[in-house]
Amino acid sequence: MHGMIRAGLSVSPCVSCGSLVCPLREIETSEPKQRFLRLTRGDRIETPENEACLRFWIVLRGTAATCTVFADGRRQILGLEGPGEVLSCPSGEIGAQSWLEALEDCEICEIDLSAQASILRVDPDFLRLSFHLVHRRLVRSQKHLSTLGRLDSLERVMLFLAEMESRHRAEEPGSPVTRLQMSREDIADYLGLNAETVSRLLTRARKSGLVKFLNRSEYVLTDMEALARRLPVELPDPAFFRSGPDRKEPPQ
Amino acid sequence: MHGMIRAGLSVSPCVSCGSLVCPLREIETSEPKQRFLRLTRGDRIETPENEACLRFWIVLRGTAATCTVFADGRRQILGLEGPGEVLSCPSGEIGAQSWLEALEDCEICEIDLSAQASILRVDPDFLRLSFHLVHRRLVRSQKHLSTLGRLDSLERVMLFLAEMESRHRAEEPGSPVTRLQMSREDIADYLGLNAETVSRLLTRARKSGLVKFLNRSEYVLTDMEALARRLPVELPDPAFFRSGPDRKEPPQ
DNA sequence: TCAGCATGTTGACTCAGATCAATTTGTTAA
DNA sequence: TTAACAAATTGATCTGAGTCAACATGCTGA
Repeated sequence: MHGMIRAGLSVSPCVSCGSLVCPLREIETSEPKQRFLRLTRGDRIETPENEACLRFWIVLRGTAATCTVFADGRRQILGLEGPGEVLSCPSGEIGAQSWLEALEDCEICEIDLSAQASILRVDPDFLRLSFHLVHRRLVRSQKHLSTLGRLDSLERVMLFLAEMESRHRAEEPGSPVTRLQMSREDIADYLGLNAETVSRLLTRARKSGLVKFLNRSEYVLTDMEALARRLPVELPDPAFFRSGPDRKEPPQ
Repeated sequence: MHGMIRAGLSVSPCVSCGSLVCPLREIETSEPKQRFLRLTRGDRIETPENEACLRFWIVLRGTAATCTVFADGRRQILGLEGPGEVLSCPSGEIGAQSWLEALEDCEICEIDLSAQASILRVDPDFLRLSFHLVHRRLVRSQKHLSTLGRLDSLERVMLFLAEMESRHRAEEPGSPVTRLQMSREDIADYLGLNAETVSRLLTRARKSGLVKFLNRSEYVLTDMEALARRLPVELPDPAFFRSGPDRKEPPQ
């Protein structure tokens, strides 16, 4: 119920898109039904339920999240969507019970391929790409699911910091400082905790010497080995967040 | 590390498979590389990491689960896989960190389509089916993720009972009694709780009159309205678990 | 520069769910 | 039929995370 979507036209094409996006771009050149959206914190992208559509959204800049709420208002962030992430409305990501929401100012490219539906229905490249995109999301969803099911709150927060650092390294391998462009409440809704707990645990992680905070939103992980030793899972690989094709080939 | 997979040959074809399975069956008739596995509680199906393969497993009878464990042994069940469920090894379901495990005696059909790889890579029907299968799993995974993130233990257990009842109704619309063919520990690992808590909450649900237990594993939900009123989410629709094609068409 | 507000931090307290231990129930095999 | 074992239940206790409230910090706009 926050804001409406504000669409702004951008001159430049998706410069920040990785190779994953290219196939989509190529496909829709025949009739470029593409627009650029500029969202500010709280803005949402929603689509009516069951609307059979062929729309894709690509995050170009900023951090967004796929969200759901329960009837009583409890919110859960299903996944964090950074630059390069491709979402499709029939992926279950964006629909009646879930939507894409900007956690900070975001730039998003919307591509509507409905006009090409009949061609795409039988285009193997497009179908393989679609499979690949949903598959990626399934793997991530399952990872996060086990995090919520079995890690305690400190572990969740430490893993989160490692994950964000890993994302950041994937995007800007140079700079050592990771910036958290989201509120404590957003972090809490992602990790299945509440904002006060997140705050307390960030303090705890800082005091134990694992993180150095430059200010409320910028940090450096000082001791990755120690962090890894405290977690029962492997730390996320930056390659996991890069938008290029995976090392593993999609199956077909 | 439980048991090994015991393969037994069955004479009958997949009689219990729904329409979802048919495309797969049709495809591999040219060279039927299919075998039937009989698993007993604890048996696993695992595949080596990164093995590019085109194998599918279809649950014919019994309840299985996709599982992961952390380094310290904590187990999380990612999803329950009942009759009609189709799993593919590159779906992230079955791989190095996760596997399929029988929670009770199961019958599973394994189909290897590697020989047809070159054809299937460009076959739109097959690709659409693959997309459809992974998409279904993504939607479920996200539902369960929000359950683990935001529902308290009583809500989780009640939703679980409703879910199992719904699955049961999808399979055998006649009989009113639902059977839980899995241990309290399995339920706990699915819901991110522990076995004692599950037991206590089942008792609580029974005492509050929402469930009637005939014995430890069979129950009837006596008051669906009351149950629905206590949960902040919609109760699962039996159609969701039927293995036939969804009402929503897959997007391509 | 400061007032006003949102966001974040910290403390005190509570309670849900985990842990550990003791029984009970049910199942399998002798 | 009973012995032996696994699974489930129940109880006592502890603790991690939520709640509520006070306070600090930082940002925005007058």
